[in-house]
Amino acid sequence: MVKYNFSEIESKWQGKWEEKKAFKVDEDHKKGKYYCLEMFPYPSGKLHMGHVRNYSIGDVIARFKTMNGYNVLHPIGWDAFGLPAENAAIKHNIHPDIWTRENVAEMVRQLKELGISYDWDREVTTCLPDYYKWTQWIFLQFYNSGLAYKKKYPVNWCLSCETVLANEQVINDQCERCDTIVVKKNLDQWYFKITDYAQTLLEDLKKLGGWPEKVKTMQENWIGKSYGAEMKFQIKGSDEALDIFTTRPDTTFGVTFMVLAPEHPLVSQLVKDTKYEEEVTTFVNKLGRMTEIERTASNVEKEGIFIGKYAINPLNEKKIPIYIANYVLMDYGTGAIMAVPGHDERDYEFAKKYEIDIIPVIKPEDLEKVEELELPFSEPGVMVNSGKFNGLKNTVASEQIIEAIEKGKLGERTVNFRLRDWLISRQRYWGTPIPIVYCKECGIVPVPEKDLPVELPTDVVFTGKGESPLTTSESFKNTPCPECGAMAKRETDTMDTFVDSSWYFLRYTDPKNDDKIFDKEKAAYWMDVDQYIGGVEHAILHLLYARFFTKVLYDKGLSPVDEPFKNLLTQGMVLKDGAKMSKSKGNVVSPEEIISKYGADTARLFILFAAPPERDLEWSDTGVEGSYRFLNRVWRLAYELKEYAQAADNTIEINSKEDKELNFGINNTIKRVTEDISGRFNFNTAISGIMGLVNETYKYKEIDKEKINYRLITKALETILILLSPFAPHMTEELWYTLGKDDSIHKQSWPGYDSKALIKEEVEIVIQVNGKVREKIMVNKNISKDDLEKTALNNDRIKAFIDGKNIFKVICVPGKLVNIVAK
RNA sequence: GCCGGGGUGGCGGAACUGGCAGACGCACAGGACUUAAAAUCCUGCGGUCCUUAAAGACCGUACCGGUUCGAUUCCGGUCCCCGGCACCA
Repeated sequence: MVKYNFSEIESKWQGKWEEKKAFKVDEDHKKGKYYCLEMFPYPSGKLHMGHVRNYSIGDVIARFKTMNGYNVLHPIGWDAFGLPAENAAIKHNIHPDIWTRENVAEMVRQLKELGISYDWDREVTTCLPDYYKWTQWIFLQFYNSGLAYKKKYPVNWCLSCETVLANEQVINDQCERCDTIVVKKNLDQWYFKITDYAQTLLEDLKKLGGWPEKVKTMQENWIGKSYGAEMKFQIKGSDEALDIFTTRPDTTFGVTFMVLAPEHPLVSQLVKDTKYEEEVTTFVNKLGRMTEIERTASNVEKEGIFIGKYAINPLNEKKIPIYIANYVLMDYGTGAIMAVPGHDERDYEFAKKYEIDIIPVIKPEDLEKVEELELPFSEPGVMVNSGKFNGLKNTVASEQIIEAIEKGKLGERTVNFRLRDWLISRQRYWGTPIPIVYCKECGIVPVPEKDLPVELPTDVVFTGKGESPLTTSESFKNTPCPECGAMAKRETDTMDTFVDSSWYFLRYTDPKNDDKIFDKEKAAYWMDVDQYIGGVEHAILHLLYARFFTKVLYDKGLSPVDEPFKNLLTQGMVLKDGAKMSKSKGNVVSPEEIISKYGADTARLFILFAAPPERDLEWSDTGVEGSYRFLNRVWRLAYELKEYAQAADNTIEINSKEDKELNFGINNTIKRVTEDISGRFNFNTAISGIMGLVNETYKYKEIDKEKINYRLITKALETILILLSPFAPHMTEELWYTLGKDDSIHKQSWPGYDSKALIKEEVEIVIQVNGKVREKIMVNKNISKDDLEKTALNNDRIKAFIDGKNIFKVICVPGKLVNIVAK
């Protein structure tokens, strides 16, 4: 017998697939299309186990769909801009471009070594001018319709990366990338107006039936919609009014103070030339020096001061003091609140500390004395202390109060979103240049489309300090104004790399187009992505931005769809010893090591077998060996049967009991594996099903030599190979040819099952007495209910259990069980 | 606090519509083959009890309760773990 020499077999078939471009696809309107996409990687240089898991999942789906007759688009590319390349430049004095290209080459090699079925002709690389030209082009479309704008605003600044970050990239006051503390800095930066799409992004989550609930909830929380009203509170002795946002208009009669965010623009104006000015300024400066967390974490004690002014409650004309305090954020709502200590925990805490009045305005319906109400009270109830609204349910009062203030032009019903605009400027070199020129005469001038791409210069100095390295390139920085021709300055910031990855799935549909971002017809054929696969860490960042881009491009008539990803699978992490694999923990298992020891087929098989895809996977060295053992078992089975292999068509005669059992096993396994892959992506149970059939086939082989039905056992073997082929593409291909076939196993149709083979003449029936299993019997599948009941009651063992008892009831479930209730 | 997911053998996990809990694999133990080892094959493998043995009894899916002939599955309550959001007005 030939030994299972995986490394020889794998490189042989990889070579042939590459040579033939086995996975290249074009639009084919005769076939149904299927777009299978894994999140493209950052070219860090080496694949890790998370990649192996991601691409193995995608590859099984792609190969399975192909065998089911779909025209499958399965592309790969490189999210190739980003900080590590620039850090390498600073540290090792290697140009980011060279560093990145070398890494890409290395990772391409590794992906090919895994045998993933990509259409390599569609590879896209975001750092190449033929790609980022179109990223810049999109920027211009955004700019022209007011969706890209510049503003000066306090932004998140990472002290280590020395660049600004989007809100989405700040986690607990730390940089998402390097965990360094993030501080606020007032800078003039470019933004994308994602808030214009807040409502649609929220609403359309409903369309995403194929997305995990968890991801949708995370996006929903992030967008953070709340319903309420904006109200004007006139400032006493001033023409100014305070705009506030509240979700509880019903509590307006309980307002006993107002609070402004310390950065609120009215603050300095209101205290100017008053005795409060000095104290207020000191307080504001103190808070300004703190990070957001230090200032606003919910466990930080509330702190504030009175600023010497009063506002008028529009509903009852009451005079109420105005404070500034740390717990009110400029970023949310209007940056000012009406404080209702009776019904809001935060306001209550503040009022207690500074001895401000507390007036309850809602009480539980069954509570007689308001004085006994425990404050703050935030449950529904009926109105008190609220003038003409007294006695109403608070929900009703809320509506009526909104109507009243709308009528009196004191405010209006409104909604508020937590989502902020997307800050895309980065003070870095290795990113897509922002195609903007600043002219003394003409102001902000977009680079004309015909001048794209604005290419990254090579004459830059990487110091890792201060401003964007692009400022060190004279050739880049100085350019004639596209409008007046006078010398002007280029924008030297580059775009957030999340911009690059927000549209790459569209480019795959037409990756080489030099004239257009992509051909609309081609995009219409392939989009949307039928299955998207990636880590849950992108639940908010990438997946929200990509949805946003798709919607903008859809509104501009460019994208054929308004949601990019129909179905989303978020794979779990690969763990070792209970923790995520990482260099610092020293628990990394490298794919290369596994591939050289056991081969790619084993690596793929194990990683899909060890856990369902969406769950975290605990790496197990002995588990890998188990998968390797299984492949060897299949290998030996094929070689043992090879010389007996006979035509395994549909005319096989099934006679003996053993034949029937094996035939049942074959068909049942086809059914199960098909359902496990297509319906639920439960590759682990699909593989265990195939293992079961292998075990059965081995058993069948051990029966009397004369009784073996060689055509049937050949069919069992072929079925095993075909079902296994998406998981272990190299070994199954090798064995397929070994059996004398003349066409690739990957071109075979996915087998159907014969439902007749799944009907058993005899079925096992469980007999229970009072719900406990007492006996199992074999009966004819067509046995009548009455006969089944009689058989059960006459069974000797059952008789012993019901002897001397009264039978109350007999439940008969045909084909399954009989339950006798006796006392 | 709000939202989402979860809790099943020594371990990874299975049980799809309320019907045999623990498929498949790992680990472990015993055996066969071998001078020996590796590889391979066979057997056992939730707990407690009982029996010379064959067999059998009881308990068991985080915990408490409910519905049901029957609950890992449905309902109510409790505890714990993971993830997201959070002084968001």
